[in-house]
Amino acid sequence: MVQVVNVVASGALDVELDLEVVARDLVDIVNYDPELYPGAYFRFDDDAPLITLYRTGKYIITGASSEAEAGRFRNEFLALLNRHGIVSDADDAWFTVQNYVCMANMERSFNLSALAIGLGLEVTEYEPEQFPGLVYRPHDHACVLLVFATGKVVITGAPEIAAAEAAFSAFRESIEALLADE
DNA sequence: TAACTAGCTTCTTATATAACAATGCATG
DNA sequence: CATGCATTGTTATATAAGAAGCTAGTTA
Repeated sequence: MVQVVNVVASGALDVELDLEVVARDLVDIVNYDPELYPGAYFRFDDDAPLITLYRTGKYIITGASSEAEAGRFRNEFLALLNRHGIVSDADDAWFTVQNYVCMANMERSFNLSALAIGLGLEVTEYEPEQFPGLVYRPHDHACVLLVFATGKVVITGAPEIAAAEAAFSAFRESIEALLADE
């Protein structure tokens, strides 16, 4: 099974915002430095997900560990903007999860050089001097898998959890097929 | 020369390596 | 008291995605 460790979602509010004003009204939770980056950062707690709001009303949520958590923070974010008269309920346009970052464990170790050949050099990248993980981009899946010698796997780029699970299942079957060949 | 495109900035998260800095402790 | 080794800690490396804005390069 794959475990979700990070969710990236984005949404839009149908209003143009003056981020200088928003940052001034919500000093305690907003961090805005237009010289550094055009987005205003909202953080409700030290280890809570980060919400980045833009001038156009679009925003992104990063660091949630489930879709439900991303949704809860979105609600809290909208309620806060409502209370301060920055937006109204009618301004809420859309909201979608864009990327699930998941973790899985094969419970066995790998020789990554051999694995790169087994999976196919055209779908793998393995340069241990640059990065210790093997990058696997299967043709039939939208996800990218990072495979480590310890057997741990990171699956990223999935727009839905099911896509990450399917990619991991397929990876597992490829491993079994490779073992059967020997 | 204008318009367009591409690539970088910011952030999050798991994963694992090396290289580095800084500190702790022991021995000469 | 100073030097050496060990341990701990931080940073870099790579992956995906969204967003706006800047720059650099290409093309008409």
